[in-house]
Amino acid sequence: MSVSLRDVAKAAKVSVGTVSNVLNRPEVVAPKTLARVQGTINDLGFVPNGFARHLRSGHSRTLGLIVPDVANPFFTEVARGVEDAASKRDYAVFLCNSDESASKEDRYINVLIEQQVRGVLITPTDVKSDRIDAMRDRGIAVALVDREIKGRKQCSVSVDDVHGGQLGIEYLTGLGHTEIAWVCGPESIPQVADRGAGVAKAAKFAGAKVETVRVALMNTTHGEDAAKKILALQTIPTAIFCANDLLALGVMRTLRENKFKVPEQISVLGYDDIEFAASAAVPLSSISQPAYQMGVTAADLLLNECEEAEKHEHQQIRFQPQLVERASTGKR
Amino acid sequence: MSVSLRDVAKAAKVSVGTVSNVLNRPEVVAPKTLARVQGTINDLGFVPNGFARHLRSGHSRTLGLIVPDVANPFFTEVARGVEDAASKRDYAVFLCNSDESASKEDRYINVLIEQQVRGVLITPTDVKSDRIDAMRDRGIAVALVDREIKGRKQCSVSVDDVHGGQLGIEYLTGLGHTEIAWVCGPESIPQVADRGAGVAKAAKFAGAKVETVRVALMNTTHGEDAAKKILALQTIPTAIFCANDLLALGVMRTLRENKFKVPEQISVLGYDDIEFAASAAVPLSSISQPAYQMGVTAADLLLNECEEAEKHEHQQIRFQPQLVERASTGKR
DNA sequence: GACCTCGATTGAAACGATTCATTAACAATA
DNA sequence: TATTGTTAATGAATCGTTTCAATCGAGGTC
Repeated sequence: MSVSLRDVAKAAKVSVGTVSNVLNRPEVVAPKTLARVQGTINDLGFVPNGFARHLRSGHSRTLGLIVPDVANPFFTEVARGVEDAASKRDYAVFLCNSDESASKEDRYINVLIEQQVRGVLITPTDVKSDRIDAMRDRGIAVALVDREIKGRKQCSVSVDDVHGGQLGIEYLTGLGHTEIAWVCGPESIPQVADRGAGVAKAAKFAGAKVETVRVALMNTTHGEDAAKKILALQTIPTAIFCANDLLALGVMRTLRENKFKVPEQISVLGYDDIEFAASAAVPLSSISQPAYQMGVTAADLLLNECEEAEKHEHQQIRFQPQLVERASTGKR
Repeated sequence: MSVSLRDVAKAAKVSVGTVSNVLNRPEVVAPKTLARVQGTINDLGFVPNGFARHLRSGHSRTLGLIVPDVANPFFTEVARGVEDAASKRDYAVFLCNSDESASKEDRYINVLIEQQVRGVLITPTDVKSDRIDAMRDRGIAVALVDREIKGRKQCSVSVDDVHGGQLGIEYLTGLGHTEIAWVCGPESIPQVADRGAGVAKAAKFAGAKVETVRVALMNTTHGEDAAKKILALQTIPTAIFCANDLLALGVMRTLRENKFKVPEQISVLGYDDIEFAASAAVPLSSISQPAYQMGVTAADLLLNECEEAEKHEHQQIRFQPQLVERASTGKR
């Protein structure tokens, strides 16, 4: 059915070794032979079988990227960065969606090991790193995206989430807000925990009262739920800080439905600064992270490790978040 | 370095054949042996090498999905559908972003052939189907998403784009608009061509004048450019119909910046009905397509073909688009 | 005890590439 | 002519699985 290297060899009247050389080290084969074999390859429409190819050599030219939510534009932006950087070095990227579930993450890690990817970029759903160690033990390079794990056993590209949380609260308290709701996902998500820590720290310092509203998933639908909970509170806060923009968009949707004016009655602050934040009903103020840049950087670090493992030194690169002020926040 | 099946066999004191059976046909091995071998597998943390595994059997349990734009929520929604359906049948999905470029599409097709994927779901960038034929010749099942090609050589899941275009114009002319701008990407994109055909047909029927504004890429940034072009027109239209929501969001952004009121001065209608359409500055009216459902359906068709190739019959499933009315459109 | 059955296990061949030690062919040099 | 060197091509071994014909061994039957 499929044309094999042996078929090409037979048709071109050379040995299999020579065909292999044509493919991988064209400089060692005589120009005339080279041309002839290449001709045959084209004629037969031969594409090498990646399985067999990398079975022997032990590794492929593919990377895995595991993100917690493909529907979140922040991560597609990261993915674009990864893909562009990988493309440039002739690697292909397996994009996997863990949906914030450890079991799905596990499944994909297994698939990636099976596919013998050269390296994996991952935003792990939790801090336990056995699975990550398992990959490294198998000789798969691993780099963390948007997350750092103590111990410097791998490269990582992250954003200072604690600082991001602080930044948000400092900004809101600076506007005079003292009753603030913090809408976030489960504490087990490291980003949530860190941003929450920053929130708590800054709130304590400024003497503001923060009510935490926790939802299971950080998407718009759950943002709507969170807003309903907030509106049912004894004292309704004057500002809502959300752990990502999707939550914030959901929150704003519900506020609007309930005729609450943003920012006149309630200020809303997001996190991530996704592209849609700017076109929202009320353009969303947000904490911005360099998503694309993070993707590029992470892919480059990972590929450096893949291609020169011995002299590679793990790096922990940390970006700083930035406040982007738009219309959804205002003075108390 | 990596644990092989042979290592497991040695440790469990059985033959390699038995270990293989434990993995693939557990029913033929004695319960006691089964348990012992499974124990050893866990202890050693053995994961089968996908390359070697599928080298022999000839095919993998992976699918490829090639979309023209991962940053477009419409396609991530399709991707979620594909992934969920594939997961359920224990397949993993390689998500590839062709960026609307034929050469990138080509590259990914080659990668997917090399990786020996079982099947490919693709929204092809143009109608020429040699590349698709090439995959089929190699025994890779192919199904088209959001696109149909004459000839019924493969399954496809599409939406009636001509009808969608008509629907939009009928709605706008029904509101009294007679000067309409049609903002779209290059004619080479089949969706654009079809929707455009529907637009032209309906406009002719209703006696409306349609000005086509073409941009290179269908994202928000290019939507902003389109709006600038429109505002520079001799007579500014009273309605703008965009070939997707990203364009529409960009258009609305620029209109707002130039103090044009939507819908009072200009109505804006989008296409795709992405989630963010509802939270936009002015909630966007749009032509809705069942993205998630399309993904699920396409994956199911493809997997049916993979798993029972002989008795498989190609199906062309076509969904109907629907108008979703929100705040961005109004009477002339 | 000899003969069958049948389920469980074995071990070698095969998949399609890469790798590398070996050989072949030819040219240059002594 | 004999020797050495250089470059090109060969083909068998190898990677880690699956597959399948062959073998083993425990019961059951006569």
